[in-house]
Amino acid sequence: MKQNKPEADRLKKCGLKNTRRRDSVLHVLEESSQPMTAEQIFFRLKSQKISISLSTVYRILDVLAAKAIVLKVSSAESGSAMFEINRKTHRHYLICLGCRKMIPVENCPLGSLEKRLEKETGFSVTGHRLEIYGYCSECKKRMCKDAAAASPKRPHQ
Amino acid sequence: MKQNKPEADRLKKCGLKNTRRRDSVLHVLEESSQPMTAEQIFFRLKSQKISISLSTVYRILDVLAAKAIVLKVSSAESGSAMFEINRKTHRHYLICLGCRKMIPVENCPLGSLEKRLEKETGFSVTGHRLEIYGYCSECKKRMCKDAAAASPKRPHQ
DNA sequence: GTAGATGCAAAGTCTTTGCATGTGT
DNA sequence: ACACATGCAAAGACTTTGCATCTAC
Repeated sequence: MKQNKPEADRLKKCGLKNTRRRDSVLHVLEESSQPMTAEQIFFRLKSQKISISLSTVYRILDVLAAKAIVLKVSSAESGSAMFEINRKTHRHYLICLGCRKMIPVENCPLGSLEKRLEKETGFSVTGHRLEIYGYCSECKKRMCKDAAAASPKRPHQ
Repeated sequence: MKQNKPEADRLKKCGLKNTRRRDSVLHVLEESSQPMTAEQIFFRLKSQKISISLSTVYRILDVLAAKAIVLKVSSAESGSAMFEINRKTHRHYLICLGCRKMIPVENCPLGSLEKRLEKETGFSVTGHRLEIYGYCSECKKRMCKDAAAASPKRPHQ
């Protein structure tokens, strides 16, 4: 009897073939508490002895993003696109400029602002992106040692 | 007597040589009500009969960004980095998914959220990025004709 | 005159694509 | 069996870099 993994179900529900690669990519993203780049996913899979090519990772992420199973949440500071599983819950991140860690923030305070803007401008809001930059407590500790020698990229504002 | 253009002053104040290219890039950005890509700046200059190479545009933008005279405000949806003059006023944008227009929003409601998060997480906030996606009134009109045939890229959430 | 700015071409990084082969249904 | 998924290599888009030349100071 075939064991129905949740990844497989999720793929089938969206009319996507259930393949080992898709399954695995989805699994890696589900395990991750943070968004990942295509390359990170690729190496994670490699370390799990799952052979896959980087272009396939990109193609799978495309398909999954088209079905909104994953979200492209590219932090604009990082050179490359980042992907996370779509957990349905609306989520934002604290992004550490020291270690690039992305810490989820539960709260989203933007609903009322958006309503006001729609009235004022005639614009129809379909979504938003909010990223908060700074340094996590660990990196702050490290900075005492390293001094402020290394100058990290500065985000907007 | 040398006419001191504001661009020239701005460069000198930051210890940067006042060159025709830097001057012009800065001027283009000052004239623009919206962030621009390096390529857009390049072509704007071309149309003004100012010869410059694209790599120089990038290099100038790097220098200016390092001095925080311009800000890299790359919308994560667009493939390429966007730059705007640093007007000092904290600003966010409504980004139209139809025509990529970026409409400034005057209000920033994030100060109190940031303070709360710093307390809760030990994270030091240095800045943030907020982009609101949707369709401007013009594109909404156009959509009635085109129907929902073309499916634009979907932003986060 | 000198440090730094610029142009050009080449290289680099991230991502997409074409085509032949492999695989799920 | 067939449509579609995958690997590989090549191409593409955007950006950076090396080096020779030019320019602001």
